[in-house]
Amino acid sequence: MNNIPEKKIERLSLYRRRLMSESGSRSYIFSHELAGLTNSNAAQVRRDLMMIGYEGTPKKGYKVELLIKYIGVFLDPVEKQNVVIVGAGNLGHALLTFFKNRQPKLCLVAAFDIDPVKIGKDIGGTICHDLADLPRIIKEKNVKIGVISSTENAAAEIADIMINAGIKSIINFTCFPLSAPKGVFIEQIDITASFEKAAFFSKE
Amino acid sequence: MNNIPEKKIERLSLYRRRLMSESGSRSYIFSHELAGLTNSNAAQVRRDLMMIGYEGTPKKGYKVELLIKYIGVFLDPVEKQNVVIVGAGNLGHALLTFFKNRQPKLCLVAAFDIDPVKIGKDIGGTICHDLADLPRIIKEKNVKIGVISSTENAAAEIADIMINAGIKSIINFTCFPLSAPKGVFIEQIDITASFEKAAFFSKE
DNA sequence: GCCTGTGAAGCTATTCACAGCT
DNA sequence: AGCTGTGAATAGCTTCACAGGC
Repeated sequence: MNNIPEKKIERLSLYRRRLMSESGSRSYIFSHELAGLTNSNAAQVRRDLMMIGYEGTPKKGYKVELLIKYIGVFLDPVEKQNVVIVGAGNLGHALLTFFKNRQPKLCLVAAFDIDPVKIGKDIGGTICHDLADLPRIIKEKNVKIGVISSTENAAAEIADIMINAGIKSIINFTCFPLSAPKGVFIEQIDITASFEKAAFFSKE
Repeated sequence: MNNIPEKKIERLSLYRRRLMSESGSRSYIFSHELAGLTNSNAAQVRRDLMMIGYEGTPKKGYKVELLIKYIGVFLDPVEKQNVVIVGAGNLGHALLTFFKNRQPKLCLVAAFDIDPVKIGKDIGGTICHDLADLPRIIKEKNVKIGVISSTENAAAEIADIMINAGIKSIINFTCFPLSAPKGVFIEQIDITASFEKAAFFSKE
């Protein structure tokens, strides 16, 4: 993508969530403590925080509340981002409800499917639309993030539609490996590969 | 874990799935073609295949059917592996059905939850048991792979139970970062982090 | 000529280790 | 004394580039 590595972003996201759990019980935290909470190590934590420009104080460590804020300034979009999900099967349904509870800065505006039985219905609090309306709604609502939880063989076509309509980030739960032009971010979550990995490593 | 890198395993898993799609229409494939199908590059593909000990022939490339077999010998467990899922909420449900259709070498033997409403019910073709029975069933059925799709705060405890009962690989869909003793593999699928990454990179 | 297999180079990410601060 | 910030070292991964084979 660009020069900021994905892994650092993932870790920052995790740091913030652990910090939020801690924020009730303490006001300062050391790099080695945060490392302990996130299965990382102190040097890694310090490097990551260095990147976002927050400085701790030696001896006292990092101020929890302030660090959460700094991570937010770095990570979060300035205003709420709209999101669409394509594919309202079992996984899509799970994602729809997952979303409703937990993402303060992301707003799920529509789901899509090709199944006439689902179109028009409310699924986990979101209306399911006809896939044909995808480009129009992306443009109307200025959607920048798209989730694909359809069948594998539809993924490439859906991604094309999304990208042409202006989407900048795609989270693809399909095992079809999408490629994207510069400036579009693809997050591939390949559950099948994860299971095969688990099977492989369980052999010892 | 050990000296075989996870990324290579993921790619091999993907190669195999692409090869299986191709196997109807061609009998040989070049490294650059397989790379094209998997968003990789030719050198990477050749290196990965080198590791599993399959040799192609210059000019003709790799024999598709045979390569699929070799990847299978390398990746797959010798006999079917039993799997359990803990947490039968929306995501758990989606995983249960995902499973039933697609994993030939993995056999889902039981689901678990603490919700009395779910216990005893059939969810997507699998019986949901009381969490209290988890260690017994893991041992009885010699389960080596566990999936955690519970709430975040239960994850650590469930992982402990699993590991003590003999599970060797855990796929954790909770955003709580599990740590594991040597010899136990943890696959962390942090959907929240993925969404935060998508949001971050959609800013450009 | 056009492929594979692979040593070597290049690049990225992580960890070490220590100066400097409080 | 015990922390942070960070240059330097290390480790790990990817890509280059070319010898060797069909």
